[in-house]
Formats: sequence, structure tokens, C-alpha cells
Amino acid sequence: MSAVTTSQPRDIEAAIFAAVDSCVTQWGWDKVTMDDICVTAGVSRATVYRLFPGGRDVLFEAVRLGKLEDFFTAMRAHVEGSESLEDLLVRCIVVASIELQHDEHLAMMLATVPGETLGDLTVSGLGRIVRVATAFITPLTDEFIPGDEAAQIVDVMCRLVISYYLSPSSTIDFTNEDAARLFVQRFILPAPTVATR
Amino acid sequence: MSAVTTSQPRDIEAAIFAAVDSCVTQWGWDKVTMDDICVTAGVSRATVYRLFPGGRDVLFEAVRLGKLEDFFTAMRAHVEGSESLEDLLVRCIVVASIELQHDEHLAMMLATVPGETLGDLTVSGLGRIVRVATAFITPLTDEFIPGDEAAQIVDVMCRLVISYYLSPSSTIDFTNEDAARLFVQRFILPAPTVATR
DNA sequence: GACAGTGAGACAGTTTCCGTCTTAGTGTCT
DNA sequence: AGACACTAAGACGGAAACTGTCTCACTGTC
Repeated sequence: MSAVTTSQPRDIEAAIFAAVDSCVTQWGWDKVTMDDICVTAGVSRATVYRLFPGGRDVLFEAVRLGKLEDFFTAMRAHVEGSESLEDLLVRCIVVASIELQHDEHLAMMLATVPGETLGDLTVSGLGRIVRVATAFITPLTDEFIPGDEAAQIVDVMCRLVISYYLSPSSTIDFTNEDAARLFVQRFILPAPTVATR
Repeated sequence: MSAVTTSQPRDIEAAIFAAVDSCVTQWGWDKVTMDDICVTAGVSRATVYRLFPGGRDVLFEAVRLGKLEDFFTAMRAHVEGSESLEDLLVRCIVVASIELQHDEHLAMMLATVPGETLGDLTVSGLGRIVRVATAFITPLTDEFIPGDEAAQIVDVMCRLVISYYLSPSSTIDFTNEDAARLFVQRFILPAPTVATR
């Protein structure tokens, strides 16, 4: 209605997010306190708790969700315009693998529990990532295959990317497009089209 | 008397030192707990407290003293064999400046108080460094000048090195030998030989 | 078997941290 | 001017973590 009333509120939220990012990078999830974040953001504790009612858990959850969205938004931008399902999948795998390799904290951020180690990610944090990945990627596969098939493919692909990220193989390099393409052709694509038996 | 009875004790102490180093590098002085160190060193808390009676303070103090000794021992090795006072001083300045620049945590380690910031170093931690530096360097100056003059020179030199490290100047680069030499010739050497007036 | 060194963990005292709340200050809109 | 929304600063109690000490069981050596 009226003019934009909020002169800084957005900035404050952004500052808090940035502060979390900075603090986590500097000390790791476990070592960061709310006061660290407040000081880094140049914001009082009251403000943080008002913007993120529920405190630490809610704030960190918000940050992680944001990271997750950023990740998949960036990925979708990179894979949009693919002209075949194969292309789409290959690009997804390559971009995701490169992103993961590039940002060491990303995997930790994607995981659910702050203190979670990379090793545990496979167990507990995976479901969440698969869920979000499915939600973000399946819309892109609509023009190629039906949704239920897409969901399964994304599920499998996601697990493979994470698995190869956590425990790299000497035979497969998902950051390499050609390697990823061969892998997709061999393991991903045949599945939905060829009957199981 | 008997054969060396201790098979590992030395190793344990070294492991603890290494653990402190690793933990501090990872989280910083303030965030490190004794348990972090114990786990990293693969040692029980009882062992740490037995080897360093007094706990955290004593252990950290020992680590810092060790760092300090390592620093000056390495430096002395680099400057030994200097054939003139000028050479000696120049090498000291250059080596120290490079070392400081190389290891970001070094200055913090040299400071007295764990939580001390680099800015405060000038105030409180400086005296200690100057003291140790004097003790380590003055023996090397014996063949050139008397001890009391050496003490003053080392004192001044030490403060300058730290000052320029904390707040670099665009006109002087102490990591450069030629620059350091000119500086020594201009500011350090004349002092003791030329009367004040 | 005596012994020194170690790991594991219980324990109380202290500190830190969390989340909530109150108060005072600031800028905007009516 | 006055109402209002938003914030900084900090006090507060309860929860959690950390510290430092202690005991106990285990291991390898003399």
C-alpha cells in the first residue's frame, strides 16, 4: 500500500544469515553461539530471537533451508534448457558434484543436524536432501517423463551423487561430463524404460 | 640408570601438543575445550591433567612457550654465522617478519593471553616477546657489541618488527632484505654509536 | 606380584549459553 | 505532537557444557 516502510529489516535478516555463514566457516556449527552470531551481525540478541522465534534451532534450520534452496536454485539455472532427459541428468550430476566439491561446508549445511559428520550424512541427512532435490528437479523432467518415474530417477541419482562425493571412486568422476554421461546412459536411463525382467 | 623405561610418554606429550595445535588452528583458542584436545590427541583427560598439572592454563602456557622457543630457535638457526652486526640484525628482522606473515596463528600464540586479539598484543603480550627475544638473540650479538647495548637494540628491533607486522607500512617491507638493511642502517645501527646530542 | 602409566568415567563447582523479558532509545507515519 | 514499530542493551533463571579432581580397572614392565 504505502511506500516501503521497512528501511532495514531485510538487511538485518540478511546480516544475520551472513553472520551465521561467517561464524560457521570460522568455527564450525558446534562451536558457534548465538552471541557470536549477534556480535558478528552487529545485532542484539532480542532482534535475532524476534526474527527467528524458536532460537538457535529455528535460525540454523532457516539457514540450512536457505542453503539448500540456493543450491538447487543455482543448479536448476545451470540445467534449464536441457533438450533431452540424458542432458538434464548429466548436467544435474556434474553441477551438483562440482558444487559439493567446491564448497566444503555445503554437505554439512545440507545435513539436518548441525553436529552431524559427513559420514552420518548418508544415514540421516540423506532423506531430506533427496526430498528437496526431488521437489526441485522433477518439474524439469516433466517434458520428458511422467512424474513418478522422475521421482525415482532423481532419488537414485541423488543417492549416487552423494555417495560418490562422500567416497570417491577411482573409476568414476562425476565432475567430468563425459564420465557422467556414460554413467547415466549405462545405469540411470535404462531403468525406467526396460522392464525389470 | 636402567634402560629407558618410557616407551611412549614423550609421544603422548607430543601428541597433546600436536592436538592443541590442530584444535587451535581449527577452532581458535577460545573455542577449544580440554575434551577436544583429549579426543584429538587420543588420550584420556586424566593423562592430560597428570602431564600438565594445573589444567588448561598450564597446558596452553606450555604450548605457547614451546611455540615461542621454536620460533626463536628456528630464527637463531637462520641468523647464525652472521659476520657483522648489520647482517645479524637484518636477518633477524627478515626471518621474523616472514615467519609472522607465514603463520597467521603465530602472533596469537606468542601473545600471553589466549583470547587476546592482535590489536591488544601490542599492549600486553609484547613485553613477554621482547623478553624472550632478548634472551635468544643477545647471545648472538656478543661478538659485536656489549650485552647492554644489545638488549636495547633487540628491544627496539622487536617492537618495530611487531609494529610493522600488525600495521604494515607502504614504505617499508621488512620481509625484503634490502629494505630491512636500509632500515637497519638508518635507524638501528647509528643509535648506540652516535651520542644522543 | 609390585609398580608405573593409562583409559574410562563419575563427581561437584563453575562457567557459559540459551531463551525470555524489560527498559530505553530512535525513526516513521498519522 | 503523539502513536507506533523496531531495535540495542542487558538482566534473569534454568539448562547445558566445561573444568579439574578423583576413583577404579586395565596393561605392560621389572
